Amino acid sequence: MKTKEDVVEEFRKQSICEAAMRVVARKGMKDVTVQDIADEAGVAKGTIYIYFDSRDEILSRTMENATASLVDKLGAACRGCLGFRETLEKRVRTQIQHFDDNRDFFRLYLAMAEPFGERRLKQHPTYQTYLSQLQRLVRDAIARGEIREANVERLSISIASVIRDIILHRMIEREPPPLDSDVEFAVDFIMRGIAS
Amino acid sequence: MKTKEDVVEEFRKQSICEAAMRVVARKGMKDVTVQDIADEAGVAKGTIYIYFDSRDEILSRTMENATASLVDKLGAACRGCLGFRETLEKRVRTQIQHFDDNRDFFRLYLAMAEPFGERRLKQHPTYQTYLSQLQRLVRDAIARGEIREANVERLSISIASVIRDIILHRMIEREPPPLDSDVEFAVDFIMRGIAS
Amino acid sequence: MKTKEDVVEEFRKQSICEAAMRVVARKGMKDVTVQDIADEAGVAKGTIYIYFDSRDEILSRTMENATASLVDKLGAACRGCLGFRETLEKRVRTQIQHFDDNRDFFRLYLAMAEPFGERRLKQHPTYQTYLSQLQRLVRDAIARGEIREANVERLSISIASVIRDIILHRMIEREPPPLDSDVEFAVDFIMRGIAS
Amino acid sequence: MKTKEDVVEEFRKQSICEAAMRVVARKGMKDVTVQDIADEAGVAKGTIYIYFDSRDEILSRTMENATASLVDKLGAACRGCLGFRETLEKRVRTQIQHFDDNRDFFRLYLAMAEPFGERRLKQHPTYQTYLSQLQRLVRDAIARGEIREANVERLSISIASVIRDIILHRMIEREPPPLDSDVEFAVDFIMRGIAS
DNA sequence: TATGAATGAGAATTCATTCAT
DNA sequence: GATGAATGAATTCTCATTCAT
Repeated sequence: MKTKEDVVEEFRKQSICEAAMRVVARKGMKDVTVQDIADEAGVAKGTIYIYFDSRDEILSRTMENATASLVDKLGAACRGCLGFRETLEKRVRTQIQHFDDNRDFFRLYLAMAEPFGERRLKQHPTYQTYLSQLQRLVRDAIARGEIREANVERLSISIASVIRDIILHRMIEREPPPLDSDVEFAVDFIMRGIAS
Repeated sequence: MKTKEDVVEEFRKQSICEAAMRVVARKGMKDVTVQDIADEAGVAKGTIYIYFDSRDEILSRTMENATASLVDKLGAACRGCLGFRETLEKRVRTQIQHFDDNRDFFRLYLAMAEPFGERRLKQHPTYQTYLSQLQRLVRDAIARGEIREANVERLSISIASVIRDIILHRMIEREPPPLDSDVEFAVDFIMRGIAS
Repeated sequence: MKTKEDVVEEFRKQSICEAAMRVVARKGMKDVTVQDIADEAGVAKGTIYIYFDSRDEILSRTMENATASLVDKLGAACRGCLGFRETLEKRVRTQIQHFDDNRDFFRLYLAMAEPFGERRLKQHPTYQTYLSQLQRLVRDAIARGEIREANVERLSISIASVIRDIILHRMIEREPPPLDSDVEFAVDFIMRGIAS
Repeated sequence: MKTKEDVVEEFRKQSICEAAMRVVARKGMKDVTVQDIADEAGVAKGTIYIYFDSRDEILSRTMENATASLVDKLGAACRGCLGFRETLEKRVRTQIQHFDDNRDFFRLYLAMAEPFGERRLKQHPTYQTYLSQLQRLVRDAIARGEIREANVERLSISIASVIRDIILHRMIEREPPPLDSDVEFAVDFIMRGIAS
């Protein structure tokens, strides 16, 4: 059972992670100092070390929190969707929207993706959760005959990569195309490929 | 005309970049120090600064060299290819092979992609070259009716992202599938999407 | 109102400046490293940077402190003096005494004077204060007819230079003449020149 | 007897010193690198070390040359002067003129004057020569009754300091007063002091 | 002799982490 | 628990000096 102390501790950790996210978004992961995070969180630097063992642990935990929230949102969004295409469209839209709304987090998300960094997204537990979710959808869709038979992992990776890079380019573009347009493009690309 | 000095200088720069690549591969871009590079290259730290103005310039130049060599290889590989599909297949195969052979470079390639890092692949001149090459192919293929009409940039981004992430996963996997299998998968995914 | 923190901070800065002064006295301004100052102050190098932004700021601040204290002392010494000659004598005596007592500071004072160095005494705010003080005295004395009419700035410069160089030679001499003797000489030289 | 080699060596040293003077004038003494001097002299860095043992030796030798030339000029200028006042005026004029014409050298001269630097003007042989010259003049003038009895060294120091600081201020001023005006001021100050 | 590439000790500065209050 | 001053290892970059050619 959770004691009051546990709750307080959890709350503190959460605050610090939220602060970390805002700072990472502003300065990029490698330029964030522990002092930056402490300032943003409104606590002393020493306090940080009561709740986390190291700078790395803060960032890692921050990622987890952030990704988990996206994963939840995606799960919720697709409850009630019928076919794979509908589900996919919902997910793509939700994910693009999420990042359009949280550019901060996207910088973190990408920083995480630094694939051979100490903390690699690809091997990061919450990225795994994201990928598992997708793999389950793919597997089911194959079973239902909506998707052709192929390596489930490769399919999921590919789907994820297309969505991610389209979002990335939206971020870079000064005036990205309307949401609908990119959602449609992504779903089309994923479903039908490029062949005419 | 190149004097002997120019040749020597070029050779030195090349050696240092090669050393840099190996070290980046080992430690990740952000953790590489100038001393690491010097040690790997077997020269003194000061020597590095004879040939490069700053740590950043070394890394930047290293990227350029590495990417340029891949772009050349891809260009050469597709000379004589007839349709888009054949070209794509050739490119995918060449690219996967290249990274299977140069795991070091792949880490660098990915480090470059750190999208909001100081040196962003997306904005890096040689990445642009890579993308332009792809865009030209796509545009021509659309003109020939081999690819359906769609935003050329989005198409290219998506194609590139699929290839990249498949390679990335090959790198992570202890025993990646045979080359042919991934080439076939990628080409299929890109051409036909996932629909059955 | 000053909080306790402000007081502590001020005290630390003062300690570091005092350490800096001793080290400059020993090694000369250009050869002083931040490490030297830290060692002399008995703190870690990093600590220095809590209180000062850069090596230059330490040295600059050290100068200011030191010169300001001399300027104050000179101002105080001459309160109540009647004619210019009396004032001059008081100032010369006070200044020579001050440097006889603070040989450390004299080296700093001279290092400051390095005229084309990054921090030039001639342009340094506290040197300007010193010179202004002198100029005011000269101007008043001219108005009272105690000093002949002449360019006030040139007069002040010349007076200052004579005092300074006599002190400088006292510093170099193993056994300088008694204080009174040099005071008398300087005042005489300034008032009557060398003519018989 | 001087062999041809000696002459060549002397010539090389001279060239390097002249280059050094120009560079010191431009960048200030502490910012001059051996490479700067080599570039200015049009020789390789290594060549410098054939003729000088260290950076310090170059600078020291440069000072000596430069000061010696001033001392010679002053000696020559006063040949044939009759009284002390005439001699003094000639010297002051010559010295101001010399520095007006050689601002480069003045920066060097001042850099030398850094009194407790490794190479102190005050103890530097050629500065001693300059001072001795002045002391001889003063002593003779006292003997002839043109100057009042006083410590010869102190008198010389004071005279030198006044001349030096007036020149220094000319250097700093954007539009210094006409030569004659400063010559007259300096001679008057030295001869009669400031009293009315 | 002349060269200039190579060296490496050392400089200023930053920042994760510790610990006395 | 909370604080933030203190620490010092680590980093980038400079430059006097050496030495093989």
